Amino acid sequence: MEVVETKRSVKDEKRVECNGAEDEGEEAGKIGSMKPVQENNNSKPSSPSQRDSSIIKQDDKIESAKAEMGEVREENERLKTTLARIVKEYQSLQLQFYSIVQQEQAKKSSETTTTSTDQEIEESELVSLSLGTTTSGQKKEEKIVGSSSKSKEEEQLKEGLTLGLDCKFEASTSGAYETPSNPSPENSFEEPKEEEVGEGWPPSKILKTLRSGDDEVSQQTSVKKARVSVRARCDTPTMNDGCQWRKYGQKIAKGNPCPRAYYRCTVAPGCPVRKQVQRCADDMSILITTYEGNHNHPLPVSATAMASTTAAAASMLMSGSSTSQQTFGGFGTTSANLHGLNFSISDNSRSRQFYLPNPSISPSPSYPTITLDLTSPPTSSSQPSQFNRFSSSFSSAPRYYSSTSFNFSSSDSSTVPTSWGNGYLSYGSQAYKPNQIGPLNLGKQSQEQFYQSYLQKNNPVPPQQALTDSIAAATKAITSDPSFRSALAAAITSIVGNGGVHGNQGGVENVGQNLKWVEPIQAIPPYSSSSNGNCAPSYLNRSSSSNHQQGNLIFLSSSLPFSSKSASAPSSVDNREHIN
DNA sequence: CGTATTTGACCGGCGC
DNA sequence: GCGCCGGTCAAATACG
Repeated sequence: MEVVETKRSVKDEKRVECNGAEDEGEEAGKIGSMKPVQENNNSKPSSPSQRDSSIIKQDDKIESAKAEMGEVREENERLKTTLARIVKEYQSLQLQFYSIVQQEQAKKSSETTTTSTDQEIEESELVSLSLGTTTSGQKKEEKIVGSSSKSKEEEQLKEGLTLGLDCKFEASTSGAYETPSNPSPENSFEEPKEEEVGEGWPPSKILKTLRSGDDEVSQQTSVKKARVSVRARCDTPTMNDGCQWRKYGQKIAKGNPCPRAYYRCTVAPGCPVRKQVQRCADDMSILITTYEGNHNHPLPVSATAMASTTAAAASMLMSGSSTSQQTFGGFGTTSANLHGLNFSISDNSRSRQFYLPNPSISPSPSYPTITLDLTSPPTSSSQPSQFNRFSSSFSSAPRYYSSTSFNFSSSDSSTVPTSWGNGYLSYGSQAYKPNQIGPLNLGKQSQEQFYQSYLQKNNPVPPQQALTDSIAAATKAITSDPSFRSALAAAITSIVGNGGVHGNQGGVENVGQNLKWVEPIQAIPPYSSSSNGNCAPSYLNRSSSSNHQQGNLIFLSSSLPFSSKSASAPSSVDNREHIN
């Protein structure tokens, strides 16, 4: 019943979009409608009496279409240019980061009494530690060196290097979902955070629990799994995120007339991942999907994007909130705008206060939660094309729920959207929040070696303030972390697709379907969601391969054969054939 | 008949 | 201690 309504509404929206509505996200419709125009022009015979007028009209249409295409191309070129600039900035910042890290490391090695073994471990984990990541297999080792890490943290604190450098995230949270070494799914997600809290910057709630100064036991009991809440406009009962879910419960939450559905991942028998799906009470078109846990199994390609995004967001959450504790006096909140994808990180004790407009979906206060707002800003753009919408979503001020959002830089949070949005990733800008991205890093040894060797040759950059470190850390994370790339790609793609979500359901699907990814195609069979009437944000299906893609953001510059056709519930994954 | 969904019961955490 | 509430379980039901 709901599905039927949903489909109808989708079609209605799509029809409106294709008719040239000014809403964002109609680019797909426009582009999709361009071809027919041209084709019609070529093949459609006209009666002699109407030929002239019709030809003129068609010429006009063609001209307008060409003009739009030109605009699109220009936009595309701009995107390319900006992307290139971003990459350059990444690299330069990476170098800075490694310079600083190396100096820090040298300082630590001279000041601490760690054993050579520990030093080796930390050396190998340097980047991971710095960026708040670690592999599951490394966690135990980190525990071993925990004492030294704490002492280092203290030093960093004194030095003001509050980077959340010791936040730890296992690789699986960054998209490497194969965690054979850690069969315990619960632990796979909880442990790193517990460690992180214990060794890193505890959230404010943890601080409360530390009254008597304490130990990891109390911390572990007080910290629960992070959650990632995804807000997206979706008329369907659930979002098709590529995973298989089985509904195991439904509740009417207080304060929201819409029932909250509980799903469990059924891709693997023991997968601990669960999600809650609930419609926003304020805006029924917004579907709030809250993910909890970490997949302990390989994910289908179609699911890696969302998983990576949520894992990245969770990583951001943990590092951001924890870092903020130290840096900004306990603001356990972080928000960032990833090109219009709003990341709102909330400390568990504050989550209800600012970032979730609907408290009924708000998770337990014990759960730190990050919200990925995939709903486009309501009045973000008046530009007609989806390309413009795409870019405008970068520059438009996103909707922030956090009024006291933590900002890693010295700038006020209010500046974040602008700085962050302008030119996509303004890493040099003060508003960049690298610490949120840092944890996404998986730590590529090869890259580390490269940078370390590079730094051995070039070590000119002195340690700077936390911001610099953070930027560098984030840069490293971004460039070295495939999952982040995937997540970023997913996020960006989501923006493209979100236009469709916002105003064009068919568009979102097709937008993503037609994006050409320059990444290897995984031979993972598609998973069809068990949920009916899934909203299928294309980015979820498209931004796959979190583990081994390089530069999959190339899609930005790829041809964008948006098509408004084929709106008939396309499979979320069967479009991988279009890749390349 | 097997699987997925529904839905009331149950449990634990939390606030009063 | 009690009640509220969120989350989960599991029997009943629906569906293919």
